[in-house]
Amino acid sequence: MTDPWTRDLHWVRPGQQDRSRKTQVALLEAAAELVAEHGVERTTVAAIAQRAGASVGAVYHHFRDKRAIVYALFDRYCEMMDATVAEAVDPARWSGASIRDVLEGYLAFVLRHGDEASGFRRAGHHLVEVDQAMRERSDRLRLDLDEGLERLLSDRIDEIGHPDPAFAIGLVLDQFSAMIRNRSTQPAGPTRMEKVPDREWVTGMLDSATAYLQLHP
Amino acid sequence: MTDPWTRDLHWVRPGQQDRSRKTQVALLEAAAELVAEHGVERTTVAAIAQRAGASVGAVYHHFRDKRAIVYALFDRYCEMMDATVAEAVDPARWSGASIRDVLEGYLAFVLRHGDEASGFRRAGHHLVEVDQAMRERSDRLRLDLDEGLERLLSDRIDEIGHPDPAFAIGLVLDQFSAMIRNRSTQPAGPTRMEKVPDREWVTGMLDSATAYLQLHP
DNA sequence: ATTATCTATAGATCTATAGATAATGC
DNA sequence: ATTATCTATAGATCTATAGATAATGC
Repeated sequence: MTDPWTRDLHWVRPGQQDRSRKTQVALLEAAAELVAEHGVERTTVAAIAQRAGASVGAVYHHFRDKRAIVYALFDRYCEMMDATVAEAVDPARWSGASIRDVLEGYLAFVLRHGDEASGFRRAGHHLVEVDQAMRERSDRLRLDLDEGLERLLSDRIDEIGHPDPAFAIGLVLDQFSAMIRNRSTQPAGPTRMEKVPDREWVTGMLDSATAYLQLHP
Repeated sequence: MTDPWTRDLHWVRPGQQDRSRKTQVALLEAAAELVAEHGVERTTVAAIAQRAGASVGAVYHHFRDKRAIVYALFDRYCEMMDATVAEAVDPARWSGASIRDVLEGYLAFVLRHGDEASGFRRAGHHLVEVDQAMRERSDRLRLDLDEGLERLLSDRIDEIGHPDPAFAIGLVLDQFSAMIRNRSTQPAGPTRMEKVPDREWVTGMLDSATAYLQLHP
């Protein structure tokens, strides 16, 4: 029987005892917290073990190496988000809604999920620079959300008065992603809107999109 | 005579020979390149020395420690940007210009300086998380640009039809910063606009601002 | 009997220094 | 005579492993 470690470098040992599964969960949880706080490179294997109440040896029983831990974290994050995103952009969910409704729902969605995702994103950011497959998966996740959203808007193209609706939709969606990124997950520094409450910020964003797209009511 | 190293931990030894100054410039140049490529933590002192054609010992003759090198890089970047920003938002430069002109100039400015700054920004990003003083300096640089811009727009408030001009200006400037960040310095992933040429992207941004601010021509 | 964990440590990597050697400019 | 540089290495830190010990469930 081939050693599973040699088959897949990202392998995570499937536990065969309850004890094992509990330890693995604790290790991943500890790793997620530490990586969110300090980033991948400044998180040591010893620190992960300690926070999980385990030993360094236990870590290497469960994961091939340090990188495999981060892969596992990223995987977990992607799977969670895949499901959430698919549900959020389901057309059935939005029947009868206007473009403004859809955009408002989008903002509410990301403001809700942004905080819990920021730690994973930070882990992902490191990973994604190194590993091609991870970058592709990260991009795909983002694209799924964006394409779903684009489809919802394109289905409502007759609300749009802008002469080039496809271009205008693209610009607005990029504006939304960029603004969301700055507000919740990865702020780049102080912004003028940071003291404005969510409600007014959302209204401003929607007004801006409404004006540029020239939505008729 | 007090040892300068103990007075200021960020100290950079002032060279007294031509040879020394040349080495220091080469070291900083090498450090800037390596940090831009790999980030601070993955850049080793040995690699900096090698790329500069010097030895590890030479590095420590010029800088107290590794951190001091990064401080020096960041300092150099901030000083360069301070001067450039001050010139760019000088009201005299923009007399007779409309809001749309000012915003267009802003976009041209950052698109031009964004690329060369991205390496420093990356170095700064690491630093800024660790060091309070550096964070403040980084924030101040950004604020200087933003406040200068805000002043230019506020001076032209009569062009704005939006019922709350101050709020609208804030939102538009945040949108611009966020979009610029995604386009040039720190993209977060694929965007819809990335294949659109600069000219059309600029037009889109200006149209969006014009519509939201309700600028009268 | 098998699976999981722990302790102790080898090996790799990197920062920083000590001491010897070379270049500079008065 | 002073300043700058180099070589070699001590010391710190971290990853990963080896071998001993403990827990699990048939």
